[in-house]
Amino acid sequence: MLDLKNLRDNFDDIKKMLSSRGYNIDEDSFKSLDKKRKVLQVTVEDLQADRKKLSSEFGKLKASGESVDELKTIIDETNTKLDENDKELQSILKDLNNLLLDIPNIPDQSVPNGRDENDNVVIKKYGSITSKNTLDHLEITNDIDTDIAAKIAGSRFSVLKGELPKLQRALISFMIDNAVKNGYEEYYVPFMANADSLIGTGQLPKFEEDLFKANENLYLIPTAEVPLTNLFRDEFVNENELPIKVTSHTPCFRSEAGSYGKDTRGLIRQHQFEKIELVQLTKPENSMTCLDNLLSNACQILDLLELPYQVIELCTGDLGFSSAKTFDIEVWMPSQNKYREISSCSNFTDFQARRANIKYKTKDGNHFVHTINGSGLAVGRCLIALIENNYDGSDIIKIPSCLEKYFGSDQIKIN
RNA sequence: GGAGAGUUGGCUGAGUGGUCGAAAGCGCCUCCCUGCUAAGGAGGUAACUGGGUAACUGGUUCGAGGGUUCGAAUCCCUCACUCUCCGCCA
Repeated sequence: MLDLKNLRDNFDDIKKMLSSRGYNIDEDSFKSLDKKRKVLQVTVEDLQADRKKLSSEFGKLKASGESVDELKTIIDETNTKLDENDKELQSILKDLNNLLLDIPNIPDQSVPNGRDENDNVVIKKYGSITSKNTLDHLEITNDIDTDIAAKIAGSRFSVLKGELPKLQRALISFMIDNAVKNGYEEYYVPFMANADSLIGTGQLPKFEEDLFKANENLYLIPTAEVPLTNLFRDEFVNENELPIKVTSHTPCFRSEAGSYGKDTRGLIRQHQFEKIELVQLTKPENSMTCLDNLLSNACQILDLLELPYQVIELCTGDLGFSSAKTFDIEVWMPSQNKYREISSCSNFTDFQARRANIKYKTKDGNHFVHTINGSGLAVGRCLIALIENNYDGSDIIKIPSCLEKYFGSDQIKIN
């Protein structure tokens, strides 16, 4: 959520910055709503002040035993006027708030200008592509079974068998341990979240169709970003504890509405997948440095797994709703002969903190923290990258040395 | 599922329908004392938001939403959540 005051004061600048990411703010409706708001609010507050004074006079008169009839008439009139104006004000405030909840974050100055994903900028490529494999993960192993998962649940689910469940656990443990080494505190969190939490991190109200709804007020989490960030919702955090770094492994649930026909094969796009999430709360002045730090924490996983990848910076037009700046990490997928997203690391500046009301106190007042998060990493995609990049072409998948102590072997032999 | 208790500032916790945004304590800030630290003393310290160039000055908020009333933290109703006990259960 943007700062309303800031939007009012710097409307033209903000409008311009938002249009760089493809969002056109409705200038007429915003300005006319805010104008009405101002008039009504002043009226209502004046009437409230009147009522306060009159009521206390009423009390005094009554206490001294004098007649209150005349005063009561005046009060009744005031109250009637107040009711009328207040109703109108409330409805305008609601509209204004809905309009505000709908506006995406302002891109950081440093974000390259662009229209869509084609204008994203490759920052750096890491590792060398050595795999000559062209088979995809379903062709390499039979232990990823999407047919049987379809029987249990439907499309976009999978069952892992053989050595793969263990390999997935190994990846999870390895990633969490690595995050902890990098100073993140591990949490176990609910896999469902209420509407307030999802509004806090920006999934609601705009993107409800992307979520699985469990009941009236509970949704399955699409990422651990939701519970981890909402640990701090409506809290003041200690200034001297910043940056706060937290992590969690959770399954993630996404309805993938709107992606029909896209990535239908294999593990690449599932309704349910495992992910390790990294979240930082920082002071505003440090948030870009912290984003770099978080990005390097995520990259380190792929370095250690010895998988080739590239880091790209999203252009203004491809930024997510809540993000001011985003780097995607893309891992090499031999079967697709291209890089695919495996992590998205973003600085949300105060956008989420404002929605979730996460602040810290200093001598000169209260400030919203900045929030930064990213995957460290998406486990399902990591699993298939590992399988496809490390397949020797006949019957062996090599396990990188960093996983050996978790997996207990340096290879998987395919039956 | 049954029975009961509760939800008040950064935290703990008082609170009589008007003088309550709210006692007290903790914490925090400023100052005094002190060679330093600790202790002690004085004062200050809720959030959100409007108007105003400013000085300043309004309003809202005691879990949420309704209601009663001239006036609600306080009375009534509904809901959410938390806790305790009993039952059931991984």
